[in-house]
Amino acid sequence: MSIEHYQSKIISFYEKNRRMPSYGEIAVLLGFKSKNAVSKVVDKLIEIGALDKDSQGRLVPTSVFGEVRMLGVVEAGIPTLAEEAAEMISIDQFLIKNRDHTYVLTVKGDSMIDAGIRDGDLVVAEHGRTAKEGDIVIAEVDGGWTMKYLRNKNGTTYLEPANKSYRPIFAEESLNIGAVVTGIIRKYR
Amino acid sequence: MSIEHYQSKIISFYEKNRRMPSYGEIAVLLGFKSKNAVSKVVDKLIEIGALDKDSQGRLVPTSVFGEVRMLGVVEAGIPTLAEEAAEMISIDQFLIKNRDHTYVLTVKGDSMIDAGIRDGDLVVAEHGRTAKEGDIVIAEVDGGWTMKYLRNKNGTTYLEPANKSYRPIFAEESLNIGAVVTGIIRKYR
DNA sequence: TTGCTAGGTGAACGCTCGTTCACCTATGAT
DNA sequence: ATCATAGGTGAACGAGCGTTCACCTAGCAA
Repeated sequence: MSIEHYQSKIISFYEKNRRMPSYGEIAVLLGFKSKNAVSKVVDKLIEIGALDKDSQGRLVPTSVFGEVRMLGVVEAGIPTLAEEAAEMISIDQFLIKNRDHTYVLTVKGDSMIDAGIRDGDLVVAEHGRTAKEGDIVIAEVDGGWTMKYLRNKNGTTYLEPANKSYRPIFAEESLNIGAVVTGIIRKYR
Repeated sequence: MSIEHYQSKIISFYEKNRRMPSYGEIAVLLGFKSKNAVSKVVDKLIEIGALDKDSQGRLVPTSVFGEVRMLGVVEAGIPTLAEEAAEMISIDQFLIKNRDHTYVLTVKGDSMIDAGIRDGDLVVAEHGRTAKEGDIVIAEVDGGWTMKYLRNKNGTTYLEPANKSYRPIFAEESLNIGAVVTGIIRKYR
């Protein structure tokens, strides 16, 4: 079995169990009968940078699952294998500040299309944050939920779609801000 | 110090070090001098579901960092604390299939604005995947990199912007597909 | 054919782990 | 005034950890 295969088995364990396997567990994982074999394999994996040990000498994955190479700008294109020195980011950490108050919702309809938010997109929304004029908010207006721009003109608060074929919404009875949209996620295919 | 505070200190350690702290490390973290105190606190945290132990009796976080409540549709609004039974998703796992071949790039310009991709957005692009007609691709055309729709008409492959003020691009010399765009990420504020 | 090496076994080692004793306070209820 | 209890200390424990022995073996080079 190749050494890359070894790494992916160990990382799979980490992703599944949220911790690194012990040497004994690695032995089972890779089909060894001795921890010494594991020790040698792990040393080699560390040498090639496929795994790490932290300052306490404990095994940790090189990068968090989900971290991705972050490159500059589209114009720069895709780097070759030779010149990879890109910064790594975690999309989760990038988008989510306060996990306990953050929700993901699916967008329905085209009322925010001019803001670049399309039917089927996911919106990341943070609950319990103060909404400012111009924020995209998820709000309850007269009993129904919707996502729109929050506007304020002459002391009147109302909701404005990002689509010329829709009209601004003025609440007749109630307007409650449920959450402020902090991010958009779209997946192709 | 409150028990929630204890949890967040432990989870912070996990996020930073990619592993759970040992009881000794937790003692330092929380300012205890005895591991017994840690043992009691951890038991309580497990009881309230703030932490977990796996089948081997090892400490693991309840949910992976970055997982977020996934709700139905914008129309449904934000759930109250009482009726929370939402599915959890990891944005990373949702967007990224093959981490080794995935890159994140920053979008410059407005040439894809009608596809809902705006200046400053991040695009998730997968390298080494076969591009189909209609895919959004990052391509090198006559020496410069750009992101456009991949089109094919009468056997001629060309790039088409999603903005009426731009013209389709036909390669004079070379057209190399660098990566296929698999997702979009936008962050507000 | 011989000897070296990479890659494995199995046992033993000390160390650190999480657990569990007995015990020590403050604090608040009775 | 007293007592129970929540929440801490400090020491001791066995278990399992990662490491490191000596040793085995197949494959390749000389």
